[in-house]
Amino acid sequence: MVRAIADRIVTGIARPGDKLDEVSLAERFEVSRTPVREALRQLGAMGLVDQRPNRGAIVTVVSPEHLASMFESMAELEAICARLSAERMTAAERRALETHHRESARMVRLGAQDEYEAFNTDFHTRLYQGAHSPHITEITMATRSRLAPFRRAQFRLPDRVAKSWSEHAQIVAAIMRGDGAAAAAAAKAHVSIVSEASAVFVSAGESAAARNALPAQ
Amino acid sequence: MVRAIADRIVTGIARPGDKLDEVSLAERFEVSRTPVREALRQLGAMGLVDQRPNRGAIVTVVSPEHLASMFESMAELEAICARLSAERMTAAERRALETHHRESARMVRLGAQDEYEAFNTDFHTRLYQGAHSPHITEITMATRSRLAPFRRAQFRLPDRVAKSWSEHAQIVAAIMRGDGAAAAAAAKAHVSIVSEASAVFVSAGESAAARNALPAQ
DNA sequence: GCCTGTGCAAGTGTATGCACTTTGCGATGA
DNA sequence: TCATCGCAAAGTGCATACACTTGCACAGGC
Repeated sequence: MVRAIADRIVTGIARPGDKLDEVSLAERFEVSRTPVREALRQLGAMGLVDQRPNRGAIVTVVSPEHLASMFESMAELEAICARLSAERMTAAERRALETHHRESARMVRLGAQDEYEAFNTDFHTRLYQGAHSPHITEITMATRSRLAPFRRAQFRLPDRVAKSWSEHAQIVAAIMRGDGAAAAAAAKAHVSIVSEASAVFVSAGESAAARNALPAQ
Repeated sequence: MVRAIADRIVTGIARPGDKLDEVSLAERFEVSRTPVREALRQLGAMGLVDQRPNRGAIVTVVSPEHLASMFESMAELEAICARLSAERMTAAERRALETHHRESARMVRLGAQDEYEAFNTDFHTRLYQGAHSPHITEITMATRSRLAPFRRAQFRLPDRVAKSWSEHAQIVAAIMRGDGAAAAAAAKAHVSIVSEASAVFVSAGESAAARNALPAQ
């Protein structure tokens, strides 16, 4: 239930600013309002939706400043994960990371954006888990979820896939030689670039939200 | 409602492992089960309580490994906040931080643990907000909340208050001269010490939880 | 013509009832 | 004596009903 609504937000079906009507959602998922309400409360605690007392919930609309702050957090968190991964990953994890990264090169050559996106998500998840610190993994993945709606279109930018892959390569290289500082720097730079690539689409997303605010929907 | 239950957890009235019975809580706060359920869902999303399907909620009982991970995250997050504070705090914020820190010296001389604890919380909050990055502030404060139950008794250790103050002094000094790296290092060391100071009480807390598991409560 | 007050509608907040899952205890069998 | 099955009680999951808040529209007065 939570997953279902969260997916609609994270995948962009429900856009920032959209009203999340309890009865509509209840009808759509063919349950009563109660589970919907509880799901919305959870999503509210996660920060994905914004609850206004007696006025319902909307998909969290973040200001450009807050979005920048989330990307900044993401860069810092990824840097920590990369550093800890370089220091703590087991030999098996390092091998798996490198193999996985090599395999994704095929996606780059083919220009397969969607497939590469899945590889990309998996790559970063390995980084988070390689830190061997459950709570850091947790807050990093939570932040990623909140950023997901704003990051989707980044691979549409020309050459973004190829550049992303080469940035990954730097991170992998640093981890393989156990250089935590280099891994952290590479990861931070990587996310910062994603931030800039995504910022291009923010204004587009905002005007869409503005459209939704019009009477005609 | 959420605040009320969270307070019982954060202040240690409800201890890790305690069952959070919906009907009991509903009677205690003189409301029906529905708002209690929703509050528990939110607390579950925050990580303060652990929800088991069809088996109710308990105050999250963290393994020593997970606790260590949370303290580690805290150290990293505080380091980030300290670094950003050193780089970004306004002149007014710096002045206020220094003044506040000086005033707390009185608490140290008097050995007033409880008052110092309030000052301490305020001090760290200033650090988080000085980073001028709403999301970093948010996740840092969330992590602090989750650690609160395990950190309460740290100031009972001999000289901990005085040492804490001098550690704060180092952080303040680094921030005043805009030295981000030094501020980060000092903050990280400070939290690491808190981690060790608190670890002493973890076993005590665990045996208390074990007692609660006994039929006699 | 504009502003203000009242009424209505939409939708949230809470209470309560019922069904279902789980767990503990007891009984029966090997 | 121990294990397994069954039953009962406790408690959660969901549905529904009702009260209350809020926003908007329309009408009346200034």
